Formats: sequence, structure tokens, C-alpha cells
Amino acid sequence: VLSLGSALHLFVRRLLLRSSLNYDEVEAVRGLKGEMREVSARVDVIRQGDHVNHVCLVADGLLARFGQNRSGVRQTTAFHIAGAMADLPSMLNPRTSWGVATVAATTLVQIPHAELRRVAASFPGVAEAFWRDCAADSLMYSEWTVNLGRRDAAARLAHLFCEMGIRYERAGQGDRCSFVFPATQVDLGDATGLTSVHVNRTLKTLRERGVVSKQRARITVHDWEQLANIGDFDSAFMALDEQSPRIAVATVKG
Amino acid sequence: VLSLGSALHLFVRRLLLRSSLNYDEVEAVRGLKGEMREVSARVDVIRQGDHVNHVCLVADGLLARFGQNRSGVRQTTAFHIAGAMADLPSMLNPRTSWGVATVAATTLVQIPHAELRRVAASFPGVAEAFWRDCAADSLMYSEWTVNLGRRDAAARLAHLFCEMGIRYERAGQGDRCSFVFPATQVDLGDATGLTSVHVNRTLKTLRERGVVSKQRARITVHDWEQLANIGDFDSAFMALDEQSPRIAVATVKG
DNA sequence: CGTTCTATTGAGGGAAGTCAACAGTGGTGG
DNA sequence: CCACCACTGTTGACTTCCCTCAATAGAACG
Repeated sequence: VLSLGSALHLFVRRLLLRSSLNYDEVEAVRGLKGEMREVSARVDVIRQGDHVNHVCLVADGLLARFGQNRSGVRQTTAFHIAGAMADLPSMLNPRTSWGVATVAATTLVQIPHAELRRVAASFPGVAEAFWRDCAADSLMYSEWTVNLGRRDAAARLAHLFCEMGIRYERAGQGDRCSFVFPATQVDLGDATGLTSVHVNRTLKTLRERGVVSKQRARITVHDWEQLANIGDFDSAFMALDEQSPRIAVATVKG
Repeated sequence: VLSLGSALHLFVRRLLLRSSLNYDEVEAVRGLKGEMREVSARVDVIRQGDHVNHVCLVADGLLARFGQNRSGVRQTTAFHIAGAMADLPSMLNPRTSWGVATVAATTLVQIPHAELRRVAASFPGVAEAFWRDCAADSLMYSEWTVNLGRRDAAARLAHLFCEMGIRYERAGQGDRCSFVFPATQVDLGDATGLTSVHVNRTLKTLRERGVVSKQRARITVHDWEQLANIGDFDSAFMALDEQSPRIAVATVKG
């Protein structure tokens, strides 16, 4: 069952992947107040240029952050899985330059900026954790740029599958070789800068080579080694290894 | 003449575009210690996977941050002009997943992470300014993803020129219609995911249409309106407009 | 005054896009 | 409960944008 508490639990888990937080800080994050909201698939949660005063924490489902060109064709710039905060940077600049849409039916928690600011102001360690979270996302954006700029269709898809596999695994939602990723071929095209037709053809060859296949929402990797090779994938960029010690001095309960 | 002081002055100027800092905080940033270093063009300052314990502040010149695919072809993910900190996120994770190279001869200041951490720990407002700086960069990465994924060659180049024009103008280094941007056609290809041959052909048509031209290192925009139109450019993504009030409580001189 | 980048142009090829038709699949309402 | 409809996936034919290879000219630099 989905509750505010379980969503915040996932979020804390995510923060702890990249930050050290003490008991008071974790409790402060877990004490955030927000409003649950259920959204069906393929709905725009935030439109480009919106002025928002809350962030969207994904409790379950999948969100895509996107930009679009003049003719309205979308380019996904990030996927947000359960436990991720879709637009944490909006607490620094409330005018979004991006849009956010649901890929599948999604449960999300809307947390007012004021809540986040209150916690971040009282606990510099939490503010730092938010910063680290944003920085980790930022690395992924750079990697996507490389993916779109310098890899062919098969490599782009393979890279994406590797990335999502690692992310779902790290988030405790499946393992890298079998995970639920409810993106259609259109969605995959939006994320890789390809058309859905070409995604279809490319998936077919990957399937026929016995590398990876997709049944409905489930991705099954039959040969991780080869997939990573095709996708030119090095998990180092995901900032999973080492981290610098925290900067913020610990604060007692505020 | 280039000095540590003038470089830090540019950096403070940059931070103030997106953050509010009080006198003590500005003084703390201006008091950072670092080592000046002159690097000639086309030199790798940081290699992918390096473990660094300092950041590079650009005093003068131009740096490119890049990733590469397996075969070593580079994809530039960001340009860093004077006043920018090339790898500020490395103070959170010292292992870089990217490389940094000089595009032109560049003077940079190497500032130890320890210095930055000291200031950020004493002044949460400065830490927040660093966070905002990273977040603004992050927006640009997303925009580059859109650029590479959903725009053709002419639009990619036009978009890049618009972006750089605005950035140089905001940094007080020229105006959007005439600025020094010492990237070769190869560099432009690395940034736009094109080959230098195709960059050459595309620049030719842009020149012939009277939109923009390039003489050596100088870009001259003859028709901003049309350039922005071709490049599908909306400066809103550069987070220049509004910003949320600061989160960190002001700290007295530490 | 050569050497090495950088810019330019041509010819030909290939990866991905466009257009179009059709087959599954799932949801919904009569 | 079935029929319909919208969405998703699949495939073919043709086109186009960009890449590759190659040759040459111009600029910069020691």
C-alpha cells in the first residue's frame, strides 16, 4: 500500500546512497508533509514554463522530464523512478524550463517548497543531501548528452537499458537483468532522440541477437556483458562509488 | 592583467547572477586561495576518471567539458567561460566521470577542495550559492540533450550560438551579437554531435543566409531574431529570470 | 619556410526519418 | 459480454540528412 511514509522512506533511501545523514536529519526528511496524488498514464504533470510551488516525489510509477522543440516534438531528458524527486531544482527557481509527464500510472506526493525550505534551512546537512542529489542527476544529463551525440541507435538503447537496470537495482526495485520499465517504444524514442519506428527495428535486432528483450513493461537482459558493450556503458558515471565527506556541520534537532 | 583577485571577482559576479550573498559571504569567496596556471590550447586539464582534489576556476580562455564513447570520439557537454568553475560538483564526488580540455589558451586557478569546503561549511549561504550554480549548469545540460536529440544541424549550431551569446553578454564579455568564442569547427562538431565537415557546410548556409558568421574566434550575429528562430532558442531555460529567496540563514563572519 | 592545424569542397554511402498499412492489445461502454 | 476504439507494435518502400573518405587551400606557429 502506498502512503506518504513509504514514499518518504524511498526518498531517504535514495538520499543515503549519496549522502551521510544523521538521525535528526533523516527524521526531518521523513517528517515532510505532502499531498498524495494519483495520476494516470500519459498525463502532463508540469508544463514547460509553469510556476510551481511544490515538488513531485514519485511514490510509484514513472515520470519523464522533457523539453520540446518548436514543432512540439518531445525529448525526454530524464526518467524519475519511485523514490526520486522529479523537480527538486525547482525549489531554487520556481519557474520550470522543462515539463514532466507520467509514462505509466503514477502515484506521487506533492511537497510544498516551503516544507523543503524549512527542513533545508534548519538542517544544512539535508540541504547538502539535496545538492548531492541534484549533482548526481546532473551527471546523468551529461551522460545522456554523450549518448545522443556520439552513439548510434543500438548503443543509445543499450545504454539506456543499462542505466535503468542499475537504477532500479540500486533502488531495490528489481535487478539489472530483469526490471519493470513501463516505457513504450514511443517513450524510448523520445528518450533516445529516435523515432518509434527506428526504435522498433533496433529492438528487433537486439532481441534477435539475444541481448535484451521487452515483454510489455518488463525488460529482460539476456546478456548483460554484451548489452553493456553495445551500449558503451560504464557505470562509473552514476557516481556510485566514492563520495567526499560531508561539508555541513551536523546540527542538533531544530 | 590576470590575477587571483580578478578571477575570483568574475566568479563572485557569476554567483550573484543566481544567488543573494551578503558582505561576509562575498568576502569569504573572494578570500579563497588558489594557484594560477596557464595552459595552452587543446590540452586535457582533467582526464575522465581522474581523482581530483581541486577545482578549476577559469580566469580567462575557454574550457570544454566532455565525455567520450568507446572509440574515443568526444562529445562536449558544456563550455566553461571566464568566471565559471569547471568542475564544482567534484567537491561532492572527487572522481570525475568527465574530462576537461582547453579549447583556447586558458588561464585558470586551481582551488583546493579543502578551501571550498572550509568556506561552504562556515557559510551555508555560500554552499547554497554553489548549489544554485550547479543547478543552473544542470539546466543547460538538459537543454543540450534536447538540442542533440530533436534538432537538425542548423538548429543545433544556431542554438549554441544563441546560448553562448547570452552567456558572454551576461558575463560582461561582449554582447550577444558579437563575442569572442574561440571554438574551431571541430570543437563545434564535438559540441553539437556533428562532424566538422558537416559543421562547415552548415555554417556556410547560415553565413549565406546572412544570419551569423564566424571570423577566427569572433562570432558575429547579423540577425538575432532569425538565429533564435532557426535555433528554436528560448532564453528562459537559462534560469535568468526569477529565483526563489535564499534558504540558508545568514551567518556572521566565521 | 616548412609543418601542422583549420577550413573548404566534392563524391558516394549509410543510418535513421517519413509515410503508410496493418496486426495485436487493452480498455470502455453500450 | 462483446464490440468498438484508441493505443502500441510491426513491417515495407522510399527519402533525406549527415557521415566517410579524400583532396586541396589557407592560417598560424615556431
